[in-house]
Amino acid sequence: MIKITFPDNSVKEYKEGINGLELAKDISSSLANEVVAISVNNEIRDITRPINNDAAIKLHKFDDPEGKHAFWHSSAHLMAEALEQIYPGIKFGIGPSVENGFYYDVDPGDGKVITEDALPKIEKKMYELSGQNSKFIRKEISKKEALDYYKKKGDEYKLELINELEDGEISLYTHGKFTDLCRGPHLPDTGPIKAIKLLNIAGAYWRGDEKRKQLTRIYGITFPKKKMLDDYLVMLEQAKARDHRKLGKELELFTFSPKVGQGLPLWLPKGTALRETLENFLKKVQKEHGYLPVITPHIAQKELYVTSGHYEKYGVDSFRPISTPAEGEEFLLKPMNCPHHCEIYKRKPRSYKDLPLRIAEFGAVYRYEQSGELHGLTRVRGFTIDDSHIFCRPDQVKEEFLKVIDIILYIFRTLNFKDFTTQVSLRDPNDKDKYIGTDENWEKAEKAIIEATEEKGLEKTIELGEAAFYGPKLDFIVKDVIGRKWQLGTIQVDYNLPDRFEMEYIGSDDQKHRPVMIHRAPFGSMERFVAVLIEHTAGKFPLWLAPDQVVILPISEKFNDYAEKVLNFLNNYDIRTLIDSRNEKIGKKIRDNEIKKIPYLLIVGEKEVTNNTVSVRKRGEGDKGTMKLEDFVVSLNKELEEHLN
RNA sequence: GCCUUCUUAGCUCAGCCGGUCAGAGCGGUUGUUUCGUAAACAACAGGUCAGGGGUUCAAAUCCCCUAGAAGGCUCCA
Repeated sequence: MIKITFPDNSVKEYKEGINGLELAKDISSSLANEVVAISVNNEIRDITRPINNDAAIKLHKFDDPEGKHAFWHSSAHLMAEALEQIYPGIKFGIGPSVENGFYYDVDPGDGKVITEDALPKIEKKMYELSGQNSKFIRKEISKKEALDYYKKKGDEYKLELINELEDGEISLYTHGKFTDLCRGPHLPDTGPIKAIKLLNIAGAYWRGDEKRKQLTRIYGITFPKKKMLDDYLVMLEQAKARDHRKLGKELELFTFSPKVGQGLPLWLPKGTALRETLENFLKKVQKEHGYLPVITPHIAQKELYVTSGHYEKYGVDSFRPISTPAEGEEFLLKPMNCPHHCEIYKRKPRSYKDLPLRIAEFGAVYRYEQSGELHGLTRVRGFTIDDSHIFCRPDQVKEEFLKVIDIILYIFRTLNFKDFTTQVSLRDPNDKDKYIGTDENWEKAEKAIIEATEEKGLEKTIELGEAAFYGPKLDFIVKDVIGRKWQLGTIQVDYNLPDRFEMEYIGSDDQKHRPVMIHRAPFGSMERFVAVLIEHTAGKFPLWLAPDQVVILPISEKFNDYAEKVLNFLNNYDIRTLIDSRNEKIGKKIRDNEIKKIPYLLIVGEKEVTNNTVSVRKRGEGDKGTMKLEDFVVSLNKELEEHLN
């Protein structure tokens, strides 16, 4: 007999060799129907694998991440089986489960391609095969056996994978006619895979290396119930409706023109209004925190970036230099603002009493991003960083860092951004050549960041190798509607540029010292932030940000004069207001302006003219009744002030 | 940059296998209507079917190139 410990710490004795499925049956038959995987002493396994020793276990259903992993991983094998039947001789790379479903990287063979048209056929085959309820059978084999198997099959990808594995930890899983190198775990059989959707097909480099062969990656998702798939697909549709690229066009916020160039956004009047409101908000916050605004040009001598190290490290990712006609001097479109700001620091000797010096600029920068990487406003070639550089004494680093965290958290709170994660990006200790600066400086900077985040109690992940080339950073990261992660706010500690620019200050000891720089951008870039804000709000911007805050709707053209009066009144209070004076019925005007997501609609007709009132309609809430114009302004102003709490 | 797909009127899209296929709705303009909380009615205007080249008696439709877009991969200051 062995002792099994359950998650609630209860212990029960079972016969040696019992498996997860039998344990589930012992608890309830409904659980047995739903259980898909088991953790045995924190190792996730097949529910059909016997347990031979005392163990702590946890049963997983489709609802939890481990269950989904087993379910989708099994689905990847099912897809592979279907592919092998449709495309004999196809070779397989890796086929893992991912956050939403699974994929398999395959090589259909020379000259053969799998296109999107094939997906329904593969899907159909998968349904057919899942219906056969083929059992997943695990077999542990030696490395030699594994190599022999795949040599015979002629799959060089699997051979490469096996060569990196240790003998004794290799297992194969077979179901139906398909066998795959796999650690598991898997479902007992393919039966539970009831709803299948292959989502898209894309190229993916083998092992993520762009120098190696590009395989075909097929993404799919499966569920135990048809209803769950339907719900998921509906959710995907709804997500698409908040896509900032779609809303940006519909709400006339921004556009792109092939004639201007890829990744170079054109801000339309309404988008500009939104962006300027955000900029003014941050300017006010920064003023309160002792930042000094500066303005610097869009280009600089190439030499400046050689000094800063940008050119050496990232010259290939920049636009090529532009040169003067007569002298042939080379200038670079600025990829970052920091070198300019360093020169501002250096224009005169600084005293320790002058520090910290915080200079800020909404600085436009230009970077040559690969064409395939451009994405709406979130990844562009020309954008504006809400940049600032804080020059401080080493003893001030932590305090300044903490103050910046406070600003970012204040901004996120004000804009109702709750769903973000933070990431501490450190240097990859095994690839130091990627970075500039001394080990000592890096260690100091990394220590300062980690301490600051701990002091603020930020939940964080630590990523090695993600640091900027000049220093480690703390990033605030959000996801867009299609699940892509974007870095918004960022704070970076930098001991290196001060060295490169030979910056100094005179300390209280009358000696020269080197300042430390903190780079920071709460929004990250105006473009990306606005994109995320559009998706976050689905275009229903809070009143203070809405490009058009109020639209007046006269019942008929007879009341246009009164509407004009109301407009002038609201304009006196700096409320962004328009009149919809089209010759349309009131229902039509309401509909059109609701679609434009205008926060407040004011309906004016006979009654309102007589009583000097407006009939108020709030976005998404409908008719709020009639009120005096003055009272409406008071309530608007109250709402406008509330965002700053 | 790489793989796959896509590009038809300002917007959203129809147009199967090459032969009245240049269409619809919204939007726009004009006219009628002057209207009470999510779509009044009518007429009209708008496209070299992304651009270029080719195949063919005939190309929006097939092929090639270029540009742009989408989903991935790689990259990311």
